[in-house]
Parts: sequence; structure tokens; C-alpha cells
Amino acid sequence: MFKLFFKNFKEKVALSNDEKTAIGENLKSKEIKKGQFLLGADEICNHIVFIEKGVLRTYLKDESGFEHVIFFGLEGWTAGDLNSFMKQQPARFYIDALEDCELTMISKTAHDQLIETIPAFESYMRILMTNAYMASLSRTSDLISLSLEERYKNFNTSYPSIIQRVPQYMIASHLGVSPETLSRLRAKIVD
Amino acid sequence: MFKLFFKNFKEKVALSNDEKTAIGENLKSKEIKKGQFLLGADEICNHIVFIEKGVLRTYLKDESGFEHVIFFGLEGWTAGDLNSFMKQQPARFYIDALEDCELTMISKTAHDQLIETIPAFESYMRILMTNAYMASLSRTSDLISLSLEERYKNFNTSYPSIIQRVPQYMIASHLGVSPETLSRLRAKIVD
DNA sequence: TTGACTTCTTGACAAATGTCAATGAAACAA
DNA sequence: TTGTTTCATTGACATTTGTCAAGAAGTCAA
Repeated sequence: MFKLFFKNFKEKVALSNDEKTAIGENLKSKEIKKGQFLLGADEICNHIVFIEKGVLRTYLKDESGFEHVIFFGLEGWTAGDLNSFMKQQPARFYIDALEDCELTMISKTAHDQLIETIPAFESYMRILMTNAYMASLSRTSDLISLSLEERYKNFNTSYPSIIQRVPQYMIASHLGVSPETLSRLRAKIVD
Repeated sequence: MFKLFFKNFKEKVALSNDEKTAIGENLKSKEIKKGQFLLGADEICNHIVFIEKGVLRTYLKDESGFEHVIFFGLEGWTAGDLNSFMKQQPARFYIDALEDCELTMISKTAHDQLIETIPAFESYMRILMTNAYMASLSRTSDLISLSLEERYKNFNTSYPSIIQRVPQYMIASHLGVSPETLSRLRAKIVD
């Protein structure tokens, strides 16, 4: 139970058995099947989830109804609409499962309580947020400064397993282009 | 000294006088003139800075030498190449002053020590990172899902003061387009 | 003031990407 | 198996954006 979660935790912050027990009591497990939703836009995001197994997709819809993939989550990653979670406001994102998933969930109540009572948990969240911010910044930099071809090659080398597990049109969406454009790029690269 | 820094701090986390003193001993002030650099790419980012006064620009250069603005920092904002700071690796970003600046600086050594010894400081950093991540995510969402016109209008309403204080071609760069394209968009909007 | 420099605008054209439509392959369920 | 659905590819064309070049307006310093 929560196996990968605690493995990941201990790689970032030291954790006594008492602390581990206290945190464990505030976690819940959940399984969702491929195609099911974890969160819909306009709902309040009441949990952040840690992915023990499976693939999640976080995306938003623009006014035309077009879906834009914000990110993919694999084993060991965290997902959730953080803005909605922190401020308890309606979510901007949808989250659904691209494969059957096993998740470790932390509710807002549990999160707030753990932050107050377990310093190691606050340390873990600080490190998680710092890493997430750095990754997001790196993606923004790539979006602004790199060509589509460079972005695609970067994505391929950085996340080869995502390519294997996710349809190509979703990769295109994550890169910010249409499926046709990515398809043509791939045809060009082969030459 | 550090006036705006502590004002901002106390809006996020409660702070005793003893803690304030301990933190203050780990801060430094610095002034830089318009045009001067706070950080050059390939240097190690040894400080994160809090902007008491002035405007900073964070940008990177692509292989063609083109500059791409990552963000602007105004009074009350934080700047620095976080990835370089945290991992003590060469920076990817340049940071320079668009106006004369007064800065509050935290060195890596001071940061690490304060994280260890002052829980309120770790709370502050956690909240800072969380907010920075949410803002970065929001920007990524906008870049992927909105048209240039929508992004420009959003920027205008979200950061009207930046428009007043920063050359238009840098705004264009922040939006991810050429100066000519932004100029033409503005001409179109007037109609 | 004059001259140098920076910034913004505009035109003409090129390159990148989007849109729409058709096709075929692969995956999946009945 | 058969039929249905999803996905990837390709062509034709439209739209957006970039590039290069020129010029106008403003700023700043000697």
C-alpha cells in the first residue's frame, strides 16, 4: 500500500516510522479504469494523486471545445489541478486515465493537517513544488525558444516511455500543434 | 531594509521577531543599475533575489543568439535561475535590470541554513514555489490553448504595469512572437 | 542643436502551421 | 469472422507568423 509513494518520499526527505504511520493514515488508495475521469473542469479538485501504476492525462478545453494536453503522468508522478486544490476553486483541467491506474490520494483536509503537524511532509511538498516549478519553467522555455522539431526530439529523448503508451495525437497536443503537423514532421525526420 | 520582503513574507506565513531577526541576518541588499546583469548564462546562480524596487528581465538565448524573455519581475516578485540555484549547475538564463533595482538577496548557503533551522522559512518557500508553479502552469496553458490576440489581451489585463515599463519587443518575446507580429496585432486591435 | 541609437511600424514575400477531406491501417467488440 | 471505431497519414489550400528591409519617431548624450 502506497509503496511507490513512500519510496519516492524517502528519496527526497528522511522519514521516521512514526511519521510514516501518521502520513499513511491520511492517504487513500483508488483504482480507476482506462477512460474514466479523475477530475472534470468546474469541479473542485479535492485530492492530489500520486500515480502508483498507469497513465493519467491532464488537459483543458478551449472555447471551441478543442482539447489541449497539459501533461501526462506516469508511475511516480503527481497529478491534480493544483490551483483548484489549493484555493478550492473550480478546476480548469480535466484528468482522465489513459490506462488502468492505481493511485495514492491525499485530500485537501489531509494535506492541510499534515502540513501543520509533520515537518517532513512540508519539506516533501516544498521539494515537490520546487521540482514541478523547475520542470514547468523548462517546458515554457522550450515552447518559446525551440522549433517544433527540437521540441519533439527533446520529448522523445526525455520521455521515451510516454511515446510508447500514448496516442500520437495527444503528443501533438502536448507539443502545441495539430496531429497532422506532427505526422508530417515525423515523415520528414525519417528521410 | 528588506521592507517589502518581510511584508510579503508575513502575508504568507506568521513570523516572530526572533525568526525575523534570524532571517534578516541571512539576507543581503544589492543595487544594480539599468542595463546591468544580475546573472549570465553558464554562471552558477548563487542567489535568489526579491525585488524591492525596479524591473528585472529573465531571458535565454537560442542557438541563433535570439533572446527569449522568460519573465519580468516587478516589485514584490522573486527572480533567479532556480534550477541553477538548487542544483548549483550552470544557469540557462540571463537576468538583467530594465530599471535601476533594489534587491534583497538570499545566498544558497543562507537558503539551505534557513530551511534547516527556521520552519517558517520553509513554509514561506513552499508557498512561494507552489504559487510560482501555479503561475507557470497557467502560462503554459495559455501558450498552448490561446491565440496570440487572447494571450496579449490577458497579459494586458493581468500586468498593465509591465506594459508601461517594458519595451514592446520584449513583450512580444514574452508572448513568443516576433516584434513585427505584435505590432501588427496591435494595429488590428485598434480598428 | 546635432548625430547616434533604440524602438516601433509597415510592406513584400517566404515559411510554418492549421483546416478540411479522404483513405487506409490497426484495434476492438459483437 | 465481421463490422465499428480509433488513429495516423496525405493532399490541397488557407491562415498565421516569420524574415528582411526601409523608414519614421523618440531618446539621449555630446
